[in-house]
Amino acid sequence: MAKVDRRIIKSQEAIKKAVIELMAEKPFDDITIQEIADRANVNRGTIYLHYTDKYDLLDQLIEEHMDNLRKLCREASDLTFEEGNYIWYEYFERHRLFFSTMLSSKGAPHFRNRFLQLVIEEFKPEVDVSGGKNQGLHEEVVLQFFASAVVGIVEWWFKNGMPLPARVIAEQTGRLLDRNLG
Amino acid sequence: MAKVDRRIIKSQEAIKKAVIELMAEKPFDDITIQEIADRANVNRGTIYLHYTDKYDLLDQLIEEHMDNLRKLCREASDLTFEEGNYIWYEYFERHRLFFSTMLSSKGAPHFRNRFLQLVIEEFKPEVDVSGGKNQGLHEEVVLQFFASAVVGIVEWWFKNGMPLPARVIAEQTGRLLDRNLG
DNA sequence: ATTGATTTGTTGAATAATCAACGAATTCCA
DNA sequence: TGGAATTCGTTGATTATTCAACAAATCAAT
Repeated sequence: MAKVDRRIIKSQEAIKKAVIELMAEKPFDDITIQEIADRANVNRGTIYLHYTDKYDLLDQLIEEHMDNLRKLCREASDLTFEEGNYIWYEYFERHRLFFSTMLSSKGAPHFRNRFLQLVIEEFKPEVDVSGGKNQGLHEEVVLQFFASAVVGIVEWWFKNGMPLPARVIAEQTGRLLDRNLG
Repeated sequence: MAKVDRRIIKSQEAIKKAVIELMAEKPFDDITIQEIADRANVNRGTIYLHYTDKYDLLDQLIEEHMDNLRKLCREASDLTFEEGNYIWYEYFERHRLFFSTMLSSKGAPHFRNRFLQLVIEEFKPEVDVSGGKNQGLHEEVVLQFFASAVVGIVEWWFKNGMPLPARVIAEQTGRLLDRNLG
């Protein structure tokens, strides 16, 4: 892809960082564009050069993380669930402020659904109901079942202040998934 | 003073932060402009828009801190040495990376002298050899004596990892100065 | 409901930063 | 010492950001 001007990267990074920080402090609807601009140390107009409004900003922020998680899946497609899980959890840890904010009670309500949808998509190629231990089950049931489980664990992990190391949580959910889908 | 464009502030702040960080890692002479630009996340050319070379950058950085310390003195001109000292030490603490780097053995060799000169200037209005306990002493002797003492304490404080809280060190040097110059 | 204050989204002109490229100076090291 | 590689300092063209100002929309409180 064409190299992006350094100023664009810097502005967008600052704006995204600002909105995440602010969402950790107050409900999204209470945040003004001016506040985001102040926190990001950019002119208010600059935000409109990149996003149509704050909802677009949040959407793009979410989609970017979904994209990154998807890419990690692609790179880890030949790993076990346990190993692949660990790569995801490393990513979660690196962006803990984003994910814990998004999954917190006052976070972005639709984020959880968007996240669930992604997990379902990524699990789909791994699920086989034509044979093996899941023979005879509806694919959608299996997908919804285990994707919900994974999202629920991530939610629990963040809401409880990440009580287990990424390594451990990845290993345990990995074992559960390998046992059921592997 | 006229309001400065936000882009200028941001670039200069990033560049100054970068050079301080790098000076904490390696000798000043080993630092290249490209390294500073990379660390500051600005184009190399941007540095030349603000500084003629890295020595000019270092000079401006030093002079800015000297200016700030001078301003703090003006604002605290009616305080005791002890109170005024505390204000300086708060400033030192806030910019600990700069001062500890500058005063470290491999720091900027001329910074110590520049700093000493500032302290002498700021002490000059406080010294009275026409009467009181310092009657008969040469003004320059008194100035050099106590300014050196103050600089020496600051140097000691940083080289030993700031072993005392700012409040304490300010109180103790304040008592010593009040006793001799007050 | 009406007013007053704040926030929004947009505009155009001015300015700063970026980028790629250059020759010159400096450093490296064989 | 010679030659290669790096760094320097500058250039001109392009692009992004800033700034001040604006009307419209939204909000808050009476």
